[in-house]
Amino acid sequence: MEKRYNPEAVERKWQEFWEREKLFKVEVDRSLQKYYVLEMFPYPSGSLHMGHVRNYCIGDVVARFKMMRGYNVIHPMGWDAFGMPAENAAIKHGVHPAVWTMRNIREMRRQLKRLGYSYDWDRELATCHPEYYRWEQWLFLRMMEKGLVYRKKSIVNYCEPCRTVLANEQVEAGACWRCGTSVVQREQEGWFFKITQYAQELLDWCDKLTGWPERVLTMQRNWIGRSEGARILFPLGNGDSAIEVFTTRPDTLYGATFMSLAPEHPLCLELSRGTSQEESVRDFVNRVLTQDWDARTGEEAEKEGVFTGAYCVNPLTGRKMPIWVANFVLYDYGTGAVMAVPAHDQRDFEFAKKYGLDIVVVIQPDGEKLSPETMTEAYVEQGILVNSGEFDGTGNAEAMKAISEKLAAERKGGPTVNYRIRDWGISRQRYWGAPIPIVHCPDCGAVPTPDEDLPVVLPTDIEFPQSGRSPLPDLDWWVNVPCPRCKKPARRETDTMDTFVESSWYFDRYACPRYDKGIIDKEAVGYWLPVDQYIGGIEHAILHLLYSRFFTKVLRDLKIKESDEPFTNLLTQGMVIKDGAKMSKSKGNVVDPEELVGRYGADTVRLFCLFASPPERDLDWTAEGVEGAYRFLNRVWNLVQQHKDRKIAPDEGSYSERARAIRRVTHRTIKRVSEDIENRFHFNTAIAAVMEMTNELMKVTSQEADQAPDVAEALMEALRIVAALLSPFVPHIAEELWEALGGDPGMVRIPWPVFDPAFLTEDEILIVVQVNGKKRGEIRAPVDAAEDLVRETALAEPNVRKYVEGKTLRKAVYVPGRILNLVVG
RNA sequence: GCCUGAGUGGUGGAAUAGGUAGACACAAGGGACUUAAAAUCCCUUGGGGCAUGUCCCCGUACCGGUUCGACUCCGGUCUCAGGCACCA
Repeated sequence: MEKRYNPEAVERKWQEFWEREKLFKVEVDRSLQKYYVLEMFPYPSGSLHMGHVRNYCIGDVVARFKMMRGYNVIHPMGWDAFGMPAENAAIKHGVHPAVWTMRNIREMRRQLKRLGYSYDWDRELATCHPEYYRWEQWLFLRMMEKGLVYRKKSIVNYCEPCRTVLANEQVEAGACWRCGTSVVQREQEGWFFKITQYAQELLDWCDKLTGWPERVLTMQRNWIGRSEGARILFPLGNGDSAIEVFTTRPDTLYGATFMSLAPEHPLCLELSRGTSQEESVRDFVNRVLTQDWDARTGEEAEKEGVFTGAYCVNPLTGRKMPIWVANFVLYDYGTGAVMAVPAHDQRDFEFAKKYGLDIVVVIQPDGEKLSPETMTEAYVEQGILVNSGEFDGTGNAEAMKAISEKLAAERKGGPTVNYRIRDWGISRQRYWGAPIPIVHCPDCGAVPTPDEDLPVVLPTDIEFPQSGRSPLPDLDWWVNVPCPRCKKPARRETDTMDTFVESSWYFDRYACPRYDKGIIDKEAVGYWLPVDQYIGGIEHAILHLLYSRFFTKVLRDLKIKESDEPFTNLLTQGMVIKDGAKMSKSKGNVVDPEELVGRYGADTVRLFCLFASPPERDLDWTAEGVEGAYRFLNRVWNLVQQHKDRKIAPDEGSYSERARAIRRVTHRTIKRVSEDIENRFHFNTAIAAVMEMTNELMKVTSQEADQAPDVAEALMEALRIVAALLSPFVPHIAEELWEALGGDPGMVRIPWPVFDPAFLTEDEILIVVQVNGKKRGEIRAPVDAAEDLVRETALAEPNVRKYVEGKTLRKAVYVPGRILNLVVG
């Protein structure tokens, strides 16, 4: 151990030691309890940012702590290596996406290693590797066989700058999740995963994911958007077809006076054809569909519509209802058609007022009489049915059920459940992604690539076009293949898969990254999965976390995996903030982890990330705070330096009060740190506890330790404990201190310290004395003092007596060992 | 508008089961060491008061309630952040 703390030397020494000893390599061992800790793998953008560092520091503490607790800990790392930045770099710098990606992985791996994380690097994987996506293609084909993959033409979200289609989950407030540009609607054919088939299960399991933050579950529940109601068929004028609607208010059916269709609905043009309305409908539909998202859905967007010229019939009243096209009806939700009940729906009310459509009140509030002429807004609350035939006088809650049942009995609809979630569109018109293993044959249609031909390797021997267009469709040698079924000339699918597909199952593959007999080794996955602790940013609350849950359920139903859910516990860490804003290049407030590690060492960076705030909150980056972390490490270093060569006298068996006090603080700290890590992941308070302990130990002078062997012994024990308790947070310096204090290297192999309750007990404790709830003094009393004695001692306190004297003691509340409250009056 | 969080010193944050509010750290101020500076160490540090104390009053966004006792529980209000947002 050098005299002065030199992080660079210490860190190099221990990183080499860990690597040489293969300290973090793990294998399946059924005699040991497994623990799977995982941080969301990074996109290899080229450099690590503070968000990554924070994420991985949190995971590393958990991993190292669990290792010391004796678990067989798997802690893997890899690369979410497909994606558009690689293509953008190709356009900008003329580098091949594969070359760019590999170079970035190399660089980021080096940066990660420099931070000393406890990864089992033998399990590293990159999703752009054919041996990875090969199994993804294989799974695609199994899902296809199960009917979980299908192809359809639909209106999709298209991002112009990214030149590709986006899934609903990837559109945030009408804009592309990646580049922020408003998406446009486009009709396009593509591949879909049938996530809707699992909507109910995904929702139900939200209640069982007790280890997940409530807000993530809420976001998922909202996204799935289950609502109960009824489907109702409204026959068209011609009598042989009908418009189906979904409504949550079947109780208001008698008040449905017209019908509204989404502009995207094919019936709009169909129904108006040949009527006098044909032209205005076409104009209206064209106008709305070419509007951008903001103009259509923004606050100031007005509700407008056009009559189609056609009518349908209210199935219960027989009323002839005009069919309108309305800009506020969503094609994506329900059936894209809405029965309009202007008296009891605010949008329908405004629409009816604007266009002079009929308003019929069918729900009357208690003790009030609504009439269409005097209403200024829709009545949406509870009430009693009127104008509703046989249902008049029924409460509307009851009527919902009754009317649904009547519809079902008459085959005009019936109760149903509707979900907001749509199927996951996975086709991307991009190059740098996993090829979809399909061949399009003019005769046989979309034909799966046979398993034995997998992987369908993404050709890398290409010139990447400056236009940004995917080179795949122009790659004749690759595209033109015989149909696997009829052998006639056919064309390969040139869309690639959404990169969220790769990240939906990578955690399974970590259990057996080199397995080549199947997608996963059931044995290994059965042992390691599910992930016990998953850690990452909240930004994936819906996207990645929902898709991964879906994949786990699919794999389970394919009998490949046993778990119902991928992640038992989820921790969503906050952002890294500097000067009040998220770190970003445009704000110019980014801090480069590399530079910091160079200046202070990895341990200081790690310590600051963990100490500045609890993981789920945002972390405010300050240069002064980093300095503080560095100072603390130096203090600990110097403290150990001061005492390390101290010889410990043999145990005398009796301890002075001084030695007992050192033991007490030591064991109290073990307790605090253990509980803070184990129960709450509150590393900031865990570190604070060690700081307090260190502050206490610094008060022990060398002279004092020289003279009292029992103090020296307690002090040496304490210093070893400090090193042990710090080791998950700042592993390099901890190893160095531990070694200097005579410990064996490789601290993740030593057991985590256990506190001895016997050392925590004190003979005398501090009891706060309150009079009428206000603190008036404190007294010392034996730990097991009876209430009477405590009360007597308290009353003897001058300051307490001042408030009690001359008054009657009405009540005394004594919380043993804590507080005595005297109520006087 | 709806949902979910969160509001505590100059700052980041602590108070785990209702029991001393402000642990730990940063910043600031003062002191020691030094020719000097840096580094290090020590002291002070929520606001106010005076009688300077084991002192008093106020104080955890705001108003009210429960309780011997509330940052903590309950009701209401406000603000901020995030998510969803014409969802029929």
